[in-house]
Amino acid sequence: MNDVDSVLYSVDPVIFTFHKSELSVLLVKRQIEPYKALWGLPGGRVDKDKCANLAEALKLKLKQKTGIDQLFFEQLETYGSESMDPRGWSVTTAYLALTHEDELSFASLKNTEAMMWMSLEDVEALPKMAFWHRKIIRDAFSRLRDKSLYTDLPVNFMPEKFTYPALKSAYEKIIGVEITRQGFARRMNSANIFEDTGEREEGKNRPSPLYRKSQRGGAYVFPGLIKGVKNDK
Amino acid sequence: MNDVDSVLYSVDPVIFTFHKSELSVLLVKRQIEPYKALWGLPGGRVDKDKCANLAEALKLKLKQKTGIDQLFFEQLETYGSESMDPRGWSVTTAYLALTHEDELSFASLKNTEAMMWMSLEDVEALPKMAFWHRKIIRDAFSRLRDKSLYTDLPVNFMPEKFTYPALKSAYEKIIGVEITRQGFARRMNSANIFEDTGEREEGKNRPSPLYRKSQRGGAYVFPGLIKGVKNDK
DNA sequence: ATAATAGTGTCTTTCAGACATTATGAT
DNA sequence: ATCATAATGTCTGAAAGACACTATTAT
Repeated sequence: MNDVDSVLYSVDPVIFTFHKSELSVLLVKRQIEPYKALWGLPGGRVDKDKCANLAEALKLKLKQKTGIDQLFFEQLETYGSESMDPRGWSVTTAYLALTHEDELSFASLKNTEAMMWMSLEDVEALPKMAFWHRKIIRDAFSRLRDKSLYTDLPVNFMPEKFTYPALKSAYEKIIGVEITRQGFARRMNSANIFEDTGEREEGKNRPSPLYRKSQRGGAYVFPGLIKGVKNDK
Repeated sequence: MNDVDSVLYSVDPVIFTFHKSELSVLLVKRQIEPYKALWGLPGGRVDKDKCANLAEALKLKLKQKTGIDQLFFEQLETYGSESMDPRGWSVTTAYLALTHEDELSFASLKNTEAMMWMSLEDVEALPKMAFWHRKIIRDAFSRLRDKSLYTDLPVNFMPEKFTYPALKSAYEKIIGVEITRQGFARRMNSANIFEDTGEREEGKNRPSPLYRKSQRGGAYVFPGLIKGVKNDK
């Protein structure tokens, strides 16, 4: 391989979840230079011997860092620059990944890196992050917010069975506006992408039905955007 | 630089234009191995000495291949695999670029590679293409079609001054359905992104006004999708 | 005058927001 | 019985499709 034709390359997943009701990102504290001791994304080099393609490389990375083999992800954007990494011209492909916190147990981790869920608010408050990871996280959040206005992307934050109020709350926290309960239910029902499990949630008052995403696979695109913004009294 | 940490890397623009009224892609016939003598995208390695980042690398590539320095582009997707390039694990970042054919003159090209505009139909008819370029072109077209349903992306195919019928025709060829003349004009007018130059096109019958995109910069997102499909009688 | 195409206005449909009313389950 | 929340149905508004009718220019 020729130096002229190659670049330092890595993949960087931005893994979002709701941790303590706050939209949060999985970060690791770097143990080595460059950017040692700073927080960054749980990415890294592609293990070319074990991975036949980029998607496999990302899956391996997710498995290594979180212990889960199945979690939703999609490619976000590729960043490349001579200044991003002090070791030279480098390129990184960022991915947006979503999971329910329960699916991930830190106990299953085999490495010893310091890891944590950090809320987006706390990420913004960090004085410095590794590489371009702050920008990448912002871009990932923008993508998540934009696509949540017209797709069912936020169901990927839910466990297998979930209630409409739980999903609605995820939508609201992502897009930053409130949705009426009735309008939300109508939007979801008319999409025909969920099935009622027949079960009900536990707790007080009238319980919500537990739904499940019926057809595995593709993202659903709603006919219109979520526009509105008013609170249900 | 360590071989373990780096990969073969390139950028590949998919440059669309309307050539002889057909949506077409700029292709070059490869002069060297691998895939010698096959048609492929006009991409290549990043010149790390001349480019500080990926966008610059892409601009340089576009300038070298087409002779234009300003043309619209956006990042499409990054592809990586051990099998894409016989020389080893490689990664390429594809870009979607749009231009009006007039802006590009083959005469301005300094290199000697065989180049041509090939219609998408002819691309599909090719028995074989270099690398994963056929898949990349298909993905680029999908992105173009999808985004044309809710953005003003197709104005990037227009020269500076253009008529609504010309723009409408571009939309129709991209999305594959017809739009009513009146609905199209209403959609464009209500977006408030074009200004009437006061000039009229030349030709027969009642001439159309020539419009110009008023604010340079961002892509416009329409409030709703183009859905419908019926011909104006 | 005629043909071709541009511009205007109205009706319908779809879908989201608002909101009132009814239903259900925990206490 | 009361309260909280879920379900249902109606009204409004925005925006796209359909289409009739008028306006303008070349021939």
